Amino acid sequence: MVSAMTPSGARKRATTRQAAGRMTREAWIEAGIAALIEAGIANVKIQVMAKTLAVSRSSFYWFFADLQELHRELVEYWLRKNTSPILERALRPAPTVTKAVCHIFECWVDPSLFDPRLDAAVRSWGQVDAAVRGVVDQADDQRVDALTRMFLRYDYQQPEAFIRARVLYFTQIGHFTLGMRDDREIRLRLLRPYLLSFTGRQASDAEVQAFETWMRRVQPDG
Amino acid sequence: MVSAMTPSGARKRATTRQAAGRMTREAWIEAGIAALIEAGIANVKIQVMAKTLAVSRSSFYWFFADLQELHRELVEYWLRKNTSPILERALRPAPTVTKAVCHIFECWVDPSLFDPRLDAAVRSWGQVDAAVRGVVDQADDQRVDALTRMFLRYDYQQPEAFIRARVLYFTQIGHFTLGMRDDREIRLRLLRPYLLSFTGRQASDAEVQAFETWMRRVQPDG
DNA sequence: TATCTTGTAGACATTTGTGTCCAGAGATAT
DNA sequence: ATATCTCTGGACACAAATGTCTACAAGATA
Repeated sequence: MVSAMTPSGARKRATTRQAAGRMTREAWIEAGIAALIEAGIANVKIQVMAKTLAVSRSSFYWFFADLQELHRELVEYWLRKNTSPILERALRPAPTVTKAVCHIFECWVDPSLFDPRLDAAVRSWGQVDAAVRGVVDQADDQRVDALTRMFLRYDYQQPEAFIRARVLYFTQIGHFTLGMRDDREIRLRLLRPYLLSFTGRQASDAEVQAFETWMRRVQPDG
Repeated sequence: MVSAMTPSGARKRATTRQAAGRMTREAWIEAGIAALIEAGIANVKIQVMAKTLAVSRSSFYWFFADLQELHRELVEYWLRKNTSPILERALRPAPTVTKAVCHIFECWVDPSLFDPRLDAAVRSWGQVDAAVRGVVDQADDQRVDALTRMFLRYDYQQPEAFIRARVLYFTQIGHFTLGMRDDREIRLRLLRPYLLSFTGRQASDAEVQAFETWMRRVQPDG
């Protein structure tokens, strides 16, 4: 599933471990996140994580009562990491809608603000597990709600603001679910028409320029 | 996972079986689809399907060499069922874009044309299995391509047509991935703003009326 | 140094799932 | 009626995963 590392290489990995190379609860959570992203919740298995971490399974049970306890941590992690940046940017003041939408776009471009693969993995999990599903739904409501309020600040009336929020948000979720990976240049070329579709208004050259500059700084490579 | 049926109830189920109550390849495929939708590919298991079908595991191996062979059939089924209705409707002639988009909407409303839960389940599978991922990507390209050509027939220029196709399609995928289940009345109320968002143009009253009538016929209950 | 805390390894029991083999039941054809 | 073709059940062997228990190693602390 992962790579074929030498044992020495495995020991050198940049995980969260204590001085003496012993495990921590956090290291197991990191391994869980990695497995969740790459292979789905059904393949987050103590046995295989133990193998890739080069440690015995028993270690796991020192930190967690059982798999479920790790699962709970994974959901927690996702909530902390992926929802707040969107809410924060939806509130940020801007002179025009197009500029405001650009602020939201930052989340989809900067991986440190939002991890699309993690989001997709948790969503898949939610399709199969009712409890997770509940948490995901709640987060989605929060996000769409924040975006609706954003549109309302720019002279859209109630139903249109809500629909535009949804279209903006769902498009992005669709994007990730479909695993789209356009490179930077394509995304920049598509910026204007996306802004037009989402807001129904033309973005100014200055706004487009500003976003382009920001994007080239955050993502220097293609 | 599924229901707690009596054995007699299980035998009476409306599955594809032969006269003497023996199994068929199709009955196993149906069971596989059901399991895929409800529990994800990782839980499409011969043992559990055998139990819910009230038949021995050995029966499975008469029809299939192994699990993989069933998996291939599941992907086939999905391709046959879910992609063609969209392509067909994208080609259908219409006097205006808004009307044309209404044709596409039919797929999202009529479950016999498109099964959103199946689509979502196959997508989740694709996140974990590279081969499936390839098939899904190809189908997505076909769908977006057909929609792009649709927009091009209504005076949109190349980049805008492509983006509008994407936004329309991704919004729907997002919708399903998020498991949205608005009822009929809400969807009708949202029809106009959706059409405006997707096309940038106002739909005529006649078009909206026509769609409403069609929807009330296809989906008489809420 | 002796002891306590923290964590690891390995053995064990159990469950769940896969795939193979073969005897034979039941329908169908001759 | 009997022979043949389809399909099923049950036994077997095996693999992968979970969770428990116990001895013990290695650092921190008294």
